[in-house]
Amino acid sequence: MSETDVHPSHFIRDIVLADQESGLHSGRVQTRFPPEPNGYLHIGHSKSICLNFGLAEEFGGQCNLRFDDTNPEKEETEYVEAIKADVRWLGFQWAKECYASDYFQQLYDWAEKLISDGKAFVCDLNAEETRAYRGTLTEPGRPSPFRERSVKENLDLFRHMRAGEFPDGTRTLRAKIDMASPNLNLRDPVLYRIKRAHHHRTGDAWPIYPSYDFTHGQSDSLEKVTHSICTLEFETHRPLYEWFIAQLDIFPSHQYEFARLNLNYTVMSKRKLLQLVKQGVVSSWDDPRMPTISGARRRGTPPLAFRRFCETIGVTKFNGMTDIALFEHTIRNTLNPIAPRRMAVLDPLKVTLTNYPEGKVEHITAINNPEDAAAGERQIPFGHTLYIDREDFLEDAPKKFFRLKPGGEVRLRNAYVMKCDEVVKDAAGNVIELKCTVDFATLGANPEGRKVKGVIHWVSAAHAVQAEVRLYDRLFTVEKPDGDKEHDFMEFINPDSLRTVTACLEPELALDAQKVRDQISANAQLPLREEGSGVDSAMRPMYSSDLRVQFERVGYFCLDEDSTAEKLVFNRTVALKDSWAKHK
RNA sequence: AGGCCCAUGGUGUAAUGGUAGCACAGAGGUUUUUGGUACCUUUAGUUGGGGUUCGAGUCCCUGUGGGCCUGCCA
Repeated sequence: MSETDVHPSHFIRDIVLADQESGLHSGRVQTRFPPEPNGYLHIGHSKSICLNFGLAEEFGGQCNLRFDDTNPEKEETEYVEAIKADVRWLGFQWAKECYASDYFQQLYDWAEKLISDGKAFVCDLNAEETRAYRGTLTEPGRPSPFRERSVKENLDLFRHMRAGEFPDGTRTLRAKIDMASPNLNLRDPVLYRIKRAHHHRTGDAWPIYPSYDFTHGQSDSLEKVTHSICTLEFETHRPLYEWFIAQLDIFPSHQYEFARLNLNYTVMSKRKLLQLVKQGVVSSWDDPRMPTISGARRRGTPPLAFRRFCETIGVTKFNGMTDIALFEHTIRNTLNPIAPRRMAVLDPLKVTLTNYPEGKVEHITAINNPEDAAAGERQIPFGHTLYIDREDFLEDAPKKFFRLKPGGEVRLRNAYVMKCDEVVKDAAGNVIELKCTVDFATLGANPEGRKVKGVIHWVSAAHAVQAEVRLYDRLFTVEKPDGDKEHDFMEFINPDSLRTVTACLEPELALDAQKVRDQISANAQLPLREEGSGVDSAMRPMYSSDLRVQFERVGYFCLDEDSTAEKLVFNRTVALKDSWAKHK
């Protein structure tokens, strides 16, 4: 059974199931994924995406994509587009594309209703004073001196706020709840603030903007959301969420909270990710080292790996730390059955076959994927001069090293058994070439009377295609980069998170790349980096990263979008497991 | 500290009040023209203390530890 088919039970799934069985809302299930368009989506968001969209899918319901855009100062259209592309790339399709800003008028009307009902008031305290009146964790707050204004005066003032007649920050609309509540969110929370900022959708139509608390629950309610699933930090906001719905007597959406995903060796906060981009530590939001969805996509991570990973980590209220190794395992596991095998030499060392005729070329048949017979075969040219990986030769090899050594034999993957006769060095003593001989009786056959354990990959020098290969590693050197009070997370940047090499590839990879280019240009309206408009998720655009291969014995790689007809660029998605590395 | 929430191997999780299981990581092995994959074996766990019960990871009390809340952010 594949990992995707498994839907382990968790408390939220249990709740949805029980609600559906009891006939709540006639069994209808409506969820939503509510990002704020103030940054790119990261792997933590993918947990929420898989949960919300996955539950809707599983229970025959729908999931909306809703942009929580109530703070114009931080939100941009660029982020909206990136978020949509990421959700689609993960393979999900939203029922409706919504914006909290579409509800601004309704929200405003509801605010007037609360005022009319004596449940909200205009407060003239500034931010600092409001804080002082709020009290502390252990002391109750004091009522605002403006709390007892008349309904008429409140209504009048609020309308003037809306008309843009007061300076920013001079007044707020607040709910009248309980200044003594041990839950600080209930101490007369702010519903509206005056903020003359240009909004990415409503432009300058509004000088006042509703707060998250006054927006989120009502937005859910308007969309008839049955299960509003959010992260743990909103737990203490739930009473407020319910209060507004009760006062307004609107559709009773309910909020459920789960623990957000924490991954080691990375940072997840949008602020810190922005900092990495702004300070040039990474090239962009979609730098393959970023934990963003776009970064993972560019790195070659298949979307299915995200879905499987999110099923694997489960959903609980426990705030833990997931090992990145689990994600990497999921990526390998997902790629193994589908990634065609190719040979690529990352650190070329010249090998001359002294007993192989110069100018002769054989085309050797190789299996594309031992895990998938349907993947077929390909031809690989073999000739007098080869490249092998420098790593696969050792002059003074330890006992357990069963790759190439002087006088030793090794199997050339898919080809002959080869013996190292002579080591050629330069004046400085560096090995620059190996002179070897092949055993012609060993093509597709085991050698007579001896066992050759080592197998190494190779590329024919005459046919090798050069490419830039980017070897990515984790961005941070410590498990919790932002968990140190003394040191800033920027101090833990891994200096070797990117290593770029010029590799020699078997020519088939140039053909592979050409096919991808052809497919992408055949769909010219779907550019590489941007989402085409009007494309549903089933027809998502093709990305260069959709060419995912395994460089045998090395790792999984994908074609990078920086590739051109003249120059190929590959990214390492994840290395293969290497049990030899532990011996060293 | 006031309130709310949480606690199962190193990590992430599962277990109508009834044999503590799975995955990752670690160790060992089999197979292998990838030191990959697959398969097998193995190390390791219910936060402490009380109670209820024939029986408690599960229910109750209490301690300890952790998270969140004092934005006109979300």
